[in-house]
Amino acid sequence: MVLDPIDFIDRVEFRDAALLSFVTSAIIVPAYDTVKRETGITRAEYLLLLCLSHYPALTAQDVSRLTGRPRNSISRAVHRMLAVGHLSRQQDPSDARQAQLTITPTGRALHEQIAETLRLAQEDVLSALTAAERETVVGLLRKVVAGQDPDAALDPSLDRAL
Amino acid sequence: MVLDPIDFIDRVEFRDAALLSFVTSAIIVPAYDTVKRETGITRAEYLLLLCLSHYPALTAQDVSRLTGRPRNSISRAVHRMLAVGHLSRQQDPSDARQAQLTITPTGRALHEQIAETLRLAQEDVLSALTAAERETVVGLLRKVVAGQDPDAALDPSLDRAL
DNA sequence: GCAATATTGTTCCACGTGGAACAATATATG
DNA sequence: CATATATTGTTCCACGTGGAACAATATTGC
Repeated sequence: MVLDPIDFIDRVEFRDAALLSFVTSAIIVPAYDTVKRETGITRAEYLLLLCLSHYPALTAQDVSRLTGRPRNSISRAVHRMLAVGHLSRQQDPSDARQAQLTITPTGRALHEQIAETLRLAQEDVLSALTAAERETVVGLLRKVVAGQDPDAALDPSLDRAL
Repeated sequence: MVLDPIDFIDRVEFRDAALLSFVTSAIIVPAYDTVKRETGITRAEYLLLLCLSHYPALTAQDVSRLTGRPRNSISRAVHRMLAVGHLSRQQDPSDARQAQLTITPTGRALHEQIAETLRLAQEDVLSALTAAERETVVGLLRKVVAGQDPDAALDPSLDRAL
């Protein structure tokens, strides 16, 4: 009996989603495992660094909305990253509830290392396509993203896989 | 300041992976949340039913290899699904270590319900594409899958997202 | 200005997960 | 035939996760 996951995907009732999922996982899962092994960083922590390295300052709530992760996960990540000096926090004088978070140089360096791991994994998997083919896929994926219900689009966000 | 997850994806260092991940999550995450809420079924349990509804009989080890999930997760899922009568188990007379697992009619019905939820979510998200565009994407994704290192291909398998 | 409501960040808890060690059985090696 | 090694399935445990309730602060409506 054949027991090949790839053959199996072809028989699944929602084959297109399974294909998308397979390719995504082929990039993300090994890369993330590498990151976790090499740096001990958690998914939530890495999403936090990712966000902060692309914005000058954010509140924990901002990061939660941007990543689609619950606030308590972000809260934990903030405390751990603060403890190891990868980010700094300063109270917002105009609103005592919230604090502005900023990434430090060591945090940025860590983010760059992680991003490089992800980028390499991406190139490794997508190298099966020509440049033109890859552009086609990206263009169509963009179209899918643009076609989502704006309200719903905020929900999946960067959740889970990224 | 703009705080749109979709804009953010465009600025990420590994944008193509982020796009893939976003689209995959847009299908999988809400659908899976629905399944969990409506049926109380776990991801591992659902993967188990999925496998067993496509093969006449499998061992727990087979399911583990097919889904990429560790054996203990499958073991738990088997016990729960046995308890609720969604599958049956019979010892293999030629090998006392393993047992053949078979899905029952109620298990199959549950699988069909779950598959329908996934299929609807897939159509909902991918309806942004024309039939021709969708075929293009599927063809290119297939090419990516085919281009993977056969050894590595077994590893990501259906892990995490599906 | 005051009460009702919303928002931010935190703590608590229950759950699913996967690594590691394990017992039972099968296979390989001499 | 005997011993070493591999495989199957299970139990145990430590970890990351996210929902819910919460205190502190801000905003809204009257």
